[in-house]
Amino acid sequence: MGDTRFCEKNGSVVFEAEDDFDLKKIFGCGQCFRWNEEADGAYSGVALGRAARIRQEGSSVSITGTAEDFRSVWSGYFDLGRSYAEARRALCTDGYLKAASDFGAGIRILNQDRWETLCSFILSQCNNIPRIKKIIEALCGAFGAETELEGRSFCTFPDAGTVARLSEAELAPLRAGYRAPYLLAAARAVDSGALDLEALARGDADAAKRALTALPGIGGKVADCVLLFSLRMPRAFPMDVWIKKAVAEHYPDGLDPAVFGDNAGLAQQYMYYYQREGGAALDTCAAG
DNA sequence: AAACAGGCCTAAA
DNA sequence: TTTAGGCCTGTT
Repeated sequence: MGDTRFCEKNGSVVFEAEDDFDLKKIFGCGQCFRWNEEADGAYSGVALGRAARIRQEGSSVSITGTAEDFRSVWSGYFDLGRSYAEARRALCTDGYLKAASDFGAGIRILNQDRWETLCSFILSQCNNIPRIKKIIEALCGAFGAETELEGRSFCTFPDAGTVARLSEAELAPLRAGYRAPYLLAAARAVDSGALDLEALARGDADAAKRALTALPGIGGKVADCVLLFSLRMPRAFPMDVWIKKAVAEHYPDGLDPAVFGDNAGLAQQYMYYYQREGGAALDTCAAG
């Protein structure tokens, strides 16, 4: 899908997804927090500074915005230049991974705003998804910029400079708990230039991970999420509790993500999604 | 009511 | 190098 063809009409861009593309899975596999499903099945949210509404019907996808928005923003955001179907085939290295990647077919790894991703995963630690989303929305609502789409109001994610100049007292209403000082420290590091996320994206993964974990409240898992979801480092393999569970169940002798090469991060997404959603689906089948 | 939630930090072996 | 306990807060 490197040169995805599309057409623009009525303020939206419509394209045919020839490669893996399933909005429900893309937004539901835990990599992002600001897209919400609406009553009609479309998703609305804010990413990379702009609000959008996205709808998928079969392989047809429409995104609000101009052709220029699509080319310069959404195409990269949805990683349309990479063939996920091909990556998925390469990941059929064992029965478990084949099942997980079949189940997760349609997932794509988003290329998200680096600063937003850093904040989001700082806030994610030892927390559940509804609450993570709530805190992020509160942060955006209080300190982001208001923007409008189809008559509705949305808020962008506040930039690092804005957050850097906040006090802990101003952050208190977010109820982020012990994560708040971590957020401030990250904001101040980015704002001062001590942490240059753009530069990290141009360097190697080990250096990026070292720089990130040097900050307070950022350990290996959060750093790997930043690498994978915003620095375009596809070999990053965030080890969270779900993945640890999956590894314990299916790889009793351990698992070295390096065997997956550039598909490691994607393998992690399939495993995560399968571990969280696959069991429930099977239970439902068994019960019904 | 007590435990737990997509970790991280510190102290102690 | 690995392990245990504490941490803000909200939910079950």
